Amino acid sequence: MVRGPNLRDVAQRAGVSVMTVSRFINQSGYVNKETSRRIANAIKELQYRPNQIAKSLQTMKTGNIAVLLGNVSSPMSTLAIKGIEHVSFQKGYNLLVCNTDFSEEKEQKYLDILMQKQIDGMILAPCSNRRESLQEVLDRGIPLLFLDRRVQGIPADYVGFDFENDSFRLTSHLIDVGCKKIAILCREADIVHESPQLKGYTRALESASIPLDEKNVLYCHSSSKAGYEVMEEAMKRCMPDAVYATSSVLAAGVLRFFRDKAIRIPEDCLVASFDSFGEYDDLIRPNLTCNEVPAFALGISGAELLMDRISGGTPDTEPRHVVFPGKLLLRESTWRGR
Amino acid sequence: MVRGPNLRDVAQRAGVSVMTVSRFINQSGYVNKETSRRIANAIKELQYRPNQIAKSLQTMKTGNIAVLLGNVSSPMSTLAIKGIEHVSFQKGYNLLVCNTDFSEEKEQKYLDILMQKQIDGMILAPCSNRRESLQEVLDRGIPLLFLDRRVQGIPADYVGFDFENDSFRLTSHLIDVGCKKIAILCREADIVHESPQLKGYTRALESASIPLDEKNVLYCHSSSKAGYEVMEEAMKRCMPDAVYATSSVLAAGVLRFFRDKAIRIPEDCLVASFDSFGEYDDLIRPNLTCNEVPAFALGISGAELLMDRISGGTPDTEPRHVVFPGKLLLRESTWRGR
DNA sequence: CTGTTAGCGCCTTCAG
DNA sequence: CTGAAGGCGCTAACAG
Repeated sequence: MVRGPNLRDVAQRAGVSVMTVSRFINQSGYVNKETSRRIANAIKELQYRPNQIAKSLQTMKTGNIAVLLGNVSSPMSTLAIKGIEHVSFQKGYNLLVCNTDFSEEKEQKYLDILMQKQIDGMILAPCSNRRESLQEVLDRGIPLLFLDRRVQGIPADYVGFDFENDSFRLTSHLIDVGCKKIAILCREADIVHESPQLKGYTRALESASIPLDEKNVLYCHSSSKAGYEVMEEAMKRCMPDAVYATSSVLAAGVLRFFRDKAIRIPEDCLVASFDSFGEYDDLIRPNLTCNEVPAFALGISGAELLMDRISGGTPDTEPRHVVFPGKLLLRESTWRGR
Repeated sequence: MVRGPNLRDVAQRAGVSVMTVSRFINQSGYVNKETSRRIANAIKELQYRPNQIAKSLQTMKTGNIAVLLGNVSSPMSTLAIKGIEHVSFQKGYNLLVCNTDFSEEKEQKYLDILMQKQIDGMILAPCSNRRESLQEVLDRGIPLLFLDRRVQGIPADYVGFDFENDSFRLTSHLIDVGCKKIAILCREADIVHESPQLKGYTRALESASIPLDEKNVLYCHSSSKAGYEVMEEAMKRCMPDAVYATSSVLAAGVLRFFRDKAIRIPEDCLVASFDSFGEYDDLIRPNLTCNEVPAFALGISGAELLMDRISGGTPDTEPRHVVFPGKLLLRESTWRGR
């Protein structure tokens, strides 16, 4: 709103030219000791602050990076964001946090706006397969990093969990303890990415020669409420041995539904979740068998990869993929022992 | 990085002047139907996108608002952020999310950077009492809204919970069920704000003619780990009847400590938390007696107040304060019945 | 309805 | 070591 002092004001006050002040501030080029002192004074007296907007117009760098996630308040997202923020702040970047709601439309809208705002880098958990907008990001030379999911055909760095293998392991565990009818609860949003968790699940069934029953593959919007409702619907038809939720948000819905219907875990039905509930996971009952995945580390690592690209540390090399395997936690929700 | 087409390119291609294109895009002023068509074509062919930076330099508006919180991954923060994002997106604003770590230094650093970046508004949960930087925010005409906490002497809007009253009610409940030695666990960060929760606690003790024992007032950094450690330390001295954590983050530490030491809740000691664990609160065991506070609504409301200020809806009126009372949930962690 | 002029605040380039 | 000129992409304020 209000105009602050600018370089010219400082220059006048210090009795030098604008350029000298600019050099002083950015430490580019030599400035006489005495002149420096006068400039420093003028800056302090006027409470001068450089105008980052004007600087950005010139340099084409904003010092902002964007993070687009499906649900910024999910247990995993919040930890990832915190990791990303940690690295960004340290490197002098600010974070534009965007919640796509797993909506392709909202994602596109955000991409559009962000292109206009000239971000220096982007971390994206895509919820669509459209390549156009992303290609434009790359064309503009904006470093892009996929987190959690990726879009085929877009050469960009990637950090994620070991979805398929961890899912295979988890499903195998359910099979090992005697389950035959294992319902898997997937996000609709993952359909476009051919859910790697579903692949791991399928592979595990195959390994155990259990035929895949399409009726056990459930899809719903990524919310606890939707998980609840789709379980309600599915349970009307038949009761599975076990329910495997591909995310803790969905697992919450399952737990609530079971609680409301007095379905006992694990006596009546086992429950497992692909990932944990994050920071408060250990306090939740029943304790879910799940993969403990390092979401904070994922954020850190992702941000570091991105920073590296931004600073031109590794220009034009092949996209790098970093996968964080989870740790399988076997807990009461799948204990068959009585 | 890469320069895209600009207004001049579009203008040339459409055979008109730069200003006409500008008018067309911003829908300011009249543009001939036929001319409009040609411009629209040119824009499409060139894949033109307005440069928000340049626009900002001119208009002094960036379309960005900043949110500074102590811990962006706390259950309450994530919900508030989601609410804020919801409103901001709708109104065409982007969100710069800043995690201050409850550090005055980091907060100051962020304020400094944000001043240079020219945000259109700021939502702040302050963790210091320094007025200088905030006065500068106001002086620059940047709408400021305090969330959760506020700084004395800075006239700005505020949204928060009903800390003192809800705290009074919660403490009174603990007294009602027979507790005499009630330990209260506060954030160090709240010292500068004269923790309203502590005030409510003190008032409740007074009402019941229970003398305040300084040894029952515990302070620690706002993290679950710190809560754990300070409990460990305090318990060495004496065992209270009840522990009242002023935030769920601290309550988590208490729960973990009690679990590790096999201290039973509520048989050996009652536990209560000022606020809930947010989205997954109902799944946590033991279920904590706490205030259910509407964090999402807080975010919505805060963002709306801010938007209103930004758009000049209510210029220069008195600061507005909106307080959201919580709903007291009496749960197993304070049931004395056997 | 359209164009011209003059910046927004800063940095790059080239002369001193 | 310092300064002057020019422009980044856009828009406000006037002219036509």
